[in-house]
Amino acid sequence: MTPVRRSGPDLTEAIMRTTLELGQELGYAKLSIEAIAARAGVGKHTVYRRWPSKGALLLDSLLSRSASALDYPDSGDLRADLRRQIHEAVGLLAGGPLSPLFKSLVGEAQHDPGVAEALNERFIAPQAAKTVARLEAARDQGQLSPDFDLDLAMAILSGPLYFRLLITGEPLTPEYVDRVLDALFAGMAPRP
Amino acid sequence: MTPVRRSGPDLTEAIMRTTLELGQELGYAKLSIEAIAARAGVGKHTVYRRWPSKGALLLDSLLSRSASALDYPDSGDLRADLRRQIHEAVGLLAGGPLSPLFKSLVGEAQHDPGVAEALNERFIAPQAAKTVARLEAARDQGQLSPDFDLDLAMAILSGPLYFRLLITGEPLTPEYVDRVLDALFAGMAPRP
Amino acid sequence: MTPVRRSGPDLTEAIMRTTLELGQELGYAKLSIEAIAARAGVGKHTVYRRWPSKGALLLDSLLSRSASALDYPDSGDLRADLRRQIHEAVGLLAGGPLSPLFKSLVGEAQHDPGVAEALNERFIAPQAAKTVARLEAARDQGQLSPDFDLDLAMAILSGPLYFRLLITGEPLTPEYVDRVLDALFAGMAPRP
Amino acid sequence: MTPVRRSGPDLTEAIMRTTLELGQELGYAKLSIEAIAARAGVGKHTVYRRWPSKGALLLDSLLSRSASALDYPDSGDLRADLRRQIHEAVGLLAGGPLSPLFKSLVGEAQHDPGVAEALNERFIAPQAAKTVARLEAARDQGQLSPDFDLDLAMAILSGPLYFRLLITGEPLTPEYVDRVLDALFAGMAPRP
DNA sequence: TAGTAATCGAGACGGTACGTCAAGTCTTGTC
DNA sequence: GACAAGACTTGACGTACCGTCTCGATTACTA
Repeated sequence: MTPVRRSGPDLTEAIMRTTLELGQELGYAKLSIEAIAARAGVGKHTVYRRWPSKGALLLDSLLSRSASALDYPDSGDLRADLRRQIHEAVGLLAGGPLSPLFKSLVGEAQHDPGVAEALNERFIAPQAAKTVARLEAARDQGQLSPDFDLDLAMAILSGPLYFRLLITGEPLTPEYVDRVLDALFAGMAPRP
Repeated sequence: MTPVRRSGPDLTEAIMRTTLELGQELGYAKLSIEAIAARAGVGKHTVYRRWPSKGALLLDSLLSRSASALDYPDSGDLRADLRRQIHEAVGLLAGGPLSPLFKSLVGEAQHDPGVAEALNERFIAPQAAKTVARLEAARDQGQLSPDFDLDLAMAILSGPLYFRLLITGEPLTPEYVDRVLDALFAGMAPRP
Repeated sequence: MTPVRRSGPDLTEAIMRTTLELGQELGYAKLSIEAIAARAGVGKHTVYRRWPSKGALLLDSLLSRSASALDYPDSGDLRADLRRQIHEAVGLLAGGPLSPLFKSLVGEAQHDPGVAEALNERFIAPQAAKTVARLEAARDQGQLSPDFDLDLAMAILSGPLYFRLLITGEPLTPEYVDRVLDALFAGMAPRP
Repeated sequence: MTPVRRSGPDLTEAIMRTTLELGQELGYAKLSIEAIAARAGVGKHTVYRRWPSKGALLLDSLLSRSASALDYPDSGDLRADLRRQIHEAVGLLAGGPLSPLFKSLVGEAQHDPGVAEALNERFIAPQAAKTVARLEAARDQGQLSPDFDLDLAMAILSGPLYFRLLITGEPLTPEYVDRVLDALFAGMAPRP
């Protein structure tokens, strides 16, 4: 039994993997850096050297698994593209096994400004920017009323979904996503 | 020196008051039942007898200060009524000194199902129900398109606001509220 | 279901019975007045009205079961009488189910002067006095050397037994009692 | 202000010292690990890491102060040697400022088997063994009757002393020690 | 016989301490 | 110099009892 001596990026990766593993088992509240370090076979120092808090560590760990969802298609059909992208995001945040951790991370952001900022900069804002960019492309092609506020459109799209996810806890079904899309398009459609 | 012996409702009220006081000073994360009990001059048991967790205690404490915001006016002018009610809620949750605590409570709800449920049943759901009821009244008077989904309308109204409050952290200005209302009414208006 | 209302001596008796019951189940350390009151179906006040401490309550409870052992026979045969009496006491304190409680009570007496005094006055001293009295009777009949210190004899008899009981924990067998008696009589016998 | 970081044996020693200090001030019953840790400027964990219970801690603390009393002289004069050794022990256990703590420790041993065993193995048994060894040496030199049970002799010597110390509370004077010794030697003397 | 006092059960109360857990810092020795 | 291991102080957890204290029933004695 050789106690493998690892270093650098390997360790970082291993710690994040362990964080997600343990996080899924215990839930965010019972997750501790102590336990993560122990399970990963790593000194606590090695964790603290890399991340300043449990929230920051979880954020990195989650994002390392979600890079894929950031791609945005442009098939020419705006509605289909939005739909597809949202479903992908919903599947990740609301459906998959990491959903509780993601929700807890948003929770943590409520009292940890560092986490809030990082979460915004590295996940929320890029996603929003891409949605807005896709909407702009559509508007430039005359598919949307030219005077509709596209930032607002993005908020009307995202808001109700996060509202369900974080507040009412109602399920985020595909039907619900479609209903939101319907309502949004009804308001955004170019007036003849 | 008479060590005043308090009981029942007095104590409950005093503990909740202390909770908000200390919560504002320290923030939710550093708030502890230990400290609350000490500051309130009360045994820890006396707190635990009443509330199962820090979150539950904070929820009660906050709600005891927010009963007022629940009233909903019906002046005949739907838009004005919605506007007024939302501004009142926003002032409470996003502007006032209790705003950070309220946000943290929503955060806590992400990993404490008990808090989530109570928050929903006692604050979110009643507010939503009143909004929907107001919308129904308007629809029955022909002010709204009869086939518009009013639950969805409520979500489109609340969603973007909570999105800003909890996720992006952008300010919840009156202008923003108006923009959301505009977009909503554009979609809900009866088609000629 | 009539919640029987008891009073006075009945209650006192019932509480002591419960004390011994629970004490045997839990051991002295884990025994609490709280639990005794609950098990006896009695308010805590009702216990505190009667006894000032757990030790005092246990002392009374134990003595109420040990009155019998106090009798001392005088059959004319000193050695046989001592033997019989000691065996009876040993059976009670070192063998029976109450032995651990009795030992704990002596333990309690080490830091509770009230218990120490009561234990002495109501149990130890009377027993010792009777032993000494029996020895005096024997001496007056010429069975013992007239110049032997009878208080010391009593201590040489009791000491080694309590030493085993409380300190070394070795078993208090009949053989051991006999050995002590032999040694004592060797020293006390009248010199021809 | 350098918050001196101590470690290992230093800490162990400091905690034991504090234990005796506080124990003398408060008495065993009111002594708490909480208070010891606080007074020693140490985390509670640091105490619990070393000792499983208050009793175990006190035992170690007391023994660390009593190593001296264990030596046994052999001057050739058995009686004088016994006398000297017993007086030393009595001075420590019954006279000095640690006497109440020692008595309480014996009390604790009555309901904590771990303490009982450790007390026996580390204090009582070694002392007894040395006494017996000294007696054996004397017997081998013909100073004692060859058929006298030396374990019993030790018990007859110790028993009455502990009996006074723990049970009757009468003072352990030098005269009393001498009386016990006289009686013992009367029984142990070789028969002509 | 009515009124009053004592006693009861129940359990809330302010405390103190328990023994556990994790936080974040620091030290030690290995690779 | 990075690492594992883990000791350290700190502080909070949630629990258990302590001994005191109300609170309404009963119950029994007194007027």
